Amino acid sequence: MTIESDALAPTRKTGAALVDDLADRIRNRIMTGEIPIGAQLRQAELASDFGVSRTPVREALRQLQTSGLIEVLPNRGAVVSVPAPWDVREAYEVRAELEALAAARAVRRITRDQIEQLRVANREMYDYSLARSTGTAPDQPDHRRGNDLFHTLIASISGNARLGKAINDINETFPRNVSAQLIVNDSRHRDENFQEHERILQALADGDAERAAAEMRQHVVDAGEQLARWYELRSSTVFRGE
Amino acid sequence: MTIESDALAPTRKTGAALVDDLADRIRNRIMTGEIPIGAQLRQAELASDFGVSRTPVREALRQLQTSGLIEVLPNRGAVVSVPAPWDVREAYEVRAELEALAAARAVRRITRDQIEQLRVANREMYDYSLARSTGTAPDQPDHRRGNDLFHTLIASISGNARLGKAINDINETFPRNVSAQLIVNDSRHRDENFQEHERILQALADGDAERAAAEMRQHVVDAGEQLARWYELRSSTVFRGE
DNA sequence: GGTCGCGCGAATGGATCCAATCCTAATGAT
DNA sequence: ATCATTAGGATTGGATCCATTCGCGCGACC
Repeated sequence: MTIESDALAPTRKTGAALVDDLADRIRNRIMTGEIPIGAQLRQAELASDFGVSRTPVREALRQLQTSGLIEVLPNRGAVVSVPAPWDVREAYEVRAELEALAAARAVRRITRDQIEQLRVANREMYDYSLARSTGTAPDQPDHRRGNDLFHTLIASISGNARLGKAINDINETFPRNVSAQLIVNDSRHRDENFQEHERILQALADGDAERAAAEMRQHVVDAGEQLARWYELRSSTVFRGE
Repeated sequence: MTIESDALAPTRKTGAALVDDLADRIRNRIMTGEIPIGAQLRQAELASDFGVSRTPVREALRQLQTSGLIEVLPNRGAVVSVPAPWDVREAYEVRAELEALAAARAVRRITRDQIEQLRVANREMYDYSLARSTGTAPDQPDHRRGNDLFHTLIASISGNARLGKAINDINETFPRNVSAQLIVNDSRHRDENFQEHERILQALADGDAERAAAEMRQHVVDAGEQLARWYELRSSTVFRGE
């Protein structure tokens, strides 16, 4: 009778696996905007949400703290970090260099199929963003990752795991829903994003490492500038609103 | 009577400050080789060493785990990671790109005084390594950091805090005493290291960002190759020894 | 009426507790 | 003698406990 239920409830995760899982889930909540920037994170609430005690939750929060996604104030709990515009610019300058390296390395390893795959993904993302902006498509969380996928794929094709990790470490600092909304809401950003991706793909297809790196670097710097501007705007309106 | 002792024993660190401090101390033990590669880390032992309970120690260990310096095996404790040669090469390729960026950026911000300071530091480090190798100087832990100081200073002069953090994240993955010993023990590495530093400084002094970046990139890749070779050699001798 | 102070509730954070797991070594069977 | 088995000790890891601290509101005093 209840024997099969063991398969559905496999041995509970413990140790590092559990803590990493908790950190992932909390990070996702922040990345999707479910927990907004500046919001408080209560240990007891998270613990009961995930059905564990506060101990592993605290360890997960520490991980998010060292990555910079949240800030832990002494005896006053954790809040989701509010990125400063200058920090966004600095971070994206570093990310630009890393992704440029990834693109340059990917030139020697990428296959025709992968390029085609990226082209399709890029166009699908564009169409979806367009549909979203005109309100003809619902918000599908899976598709919000389209933009990330493009960059993640190139990083993984580069064949350097450390490189992917370094890029990821930087990305995990900034909630993703903000960048995604920029593409949906602003037609110029959307078009630029699409075309910059196309240019990167063309350079990859041409086997031109130099150009692929340059295009990627420019693309990431541009995206960072847009993001920094958004945070600038946000801070000024928030202060006015109070 | 015992009132003054309060000043000597100020309010005990708590929270993030305590955990970060513990992580620093454990990391130092590994970096200096006091805890060698592959050794086990016992929570109870560390806790009693530092006069705290196992709870904050575990949080510190998790931080070191996410940085990759240690590996935590389920229910079997933590061991200091043994870097794989290919991982060293990958990591140093990324580090090379980041430090190249730092050098390029530093060109526009570095002062004559800072260049002179780096020149002196570089020469002092060379003299010290030479004296160490001939046995005429004792092992002074403070001076072992000379090499790091060179790179850390340039990263900080670059003015991009994120960049410094990214470089640091990679460096914290590999015990430092190994790299230091390479310079002390092998005269060719020592000379190359000194001269590559000189070339970087010359490019900085000339205000040539392009060349500074190229020299730095080459220097870091070279150092990574030496380190990777050392780990290759080590793994083969260790297996033979068993 | 405003401000300072006291106290209570809530939340954090280190210490402790206990179940589960792993390692080791001693015992027993082949 | 070798190998499988199994108790016992040691260690990890989540849950719980309790001291400390923060925040907020009520009340007293100026």
